[in-house]
Amino acid sequence: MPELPEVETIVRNLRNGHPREVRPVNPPPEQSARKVREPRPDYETAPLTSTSLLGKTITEAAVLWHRTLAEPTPEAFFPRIKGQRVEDITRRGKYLVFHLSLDYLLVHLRMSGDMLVTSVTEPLAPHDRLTLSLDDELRLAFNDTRKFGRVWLVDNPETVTGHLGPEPLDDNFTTSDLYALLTTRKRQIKPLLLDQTVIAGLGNIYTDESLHLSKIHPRTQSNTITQAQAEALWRNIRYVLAKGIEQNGASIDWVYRGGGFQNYFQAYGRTGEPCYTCGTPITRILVGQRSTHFCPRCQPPTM
DNA sequence: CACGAGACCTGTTCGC
DNA sequence: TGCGAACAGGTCTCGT
Repeated sequence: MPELPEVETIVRNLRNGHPREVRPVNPPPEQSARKVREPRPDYETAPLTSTSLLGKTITEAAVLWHRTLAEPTPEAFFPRIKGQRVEDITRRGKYLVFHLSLDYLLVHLRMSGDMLVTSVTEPLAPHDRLTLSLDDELRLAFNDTRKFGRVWLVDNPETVTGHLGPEPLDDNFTTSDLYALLTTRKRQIKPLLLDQTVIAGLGNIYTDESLHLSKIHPRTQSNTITQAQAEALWRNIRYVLAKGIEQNGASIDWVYRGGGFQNYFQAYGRTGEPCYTCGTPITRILVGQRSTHFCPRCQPPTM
């Protein structure tokens, strides 16, 4: 679920101590706001705090669902993490990276994960899978309904993130880098963009939005992309990711409240609704087993 | 190498 | 209203 902008938002909140605010956003003109539901009851007992975790020391740890902890073993986890201080919190692709005194704690949220900061005096939320207690009675909980998420405690973060492709928002990620990534492979472009070893951070939403803005059909063979198309795609990938971050991510259903990017969707989730450019209904197809939304007129298949 | 199917999980929404 | 099917922001592994 969470893609690069959602992970970046969570990282910034944990690092800077700003709660994700649930506030109205200004929908772009002539675009209808998408529904955002009320918070789920279990979240109401788990209020977000505005406290930064930087400088806090870990005093307790609990693994509530054993498969959540990828490394090390649950028995080795607490003795090793106990007493380590949170020096920094960063992001690599869709991974959260906690820089501790001696080790790195990496978290991947997969489809339904979230990081909740509460007081240790609060009851656990229904889907808390791993919790850390820190100074000042703080609790950091990895909450993950579907149990797909994973946590690693390692001395070298590269052992977990080493397989990832470049960061699309990096200054040194250029349009010719993207062109090379596409043309040196012969794959459908959408699954290629979703492949984290090729480029890190894109998921289903931001891929559909990028391809739509770039007027590229999601099944286009990557090696047939022109230089001009690659340039447009490079610009639009960076645009939607930056816009997503600016909007604190996208909030759909009950996940990631506070985001506003759902109000800017042009393709994702708009099946049957008119394309903002040409009025043709947005179509949903399956590409690489993923739900894919596009405009059949603006994004024609390349023959 | 590229791609599809199935697995991993729980919860909500859809369609009859 | 009820109930099973379909679907969900991700990734991994296996077989062709």
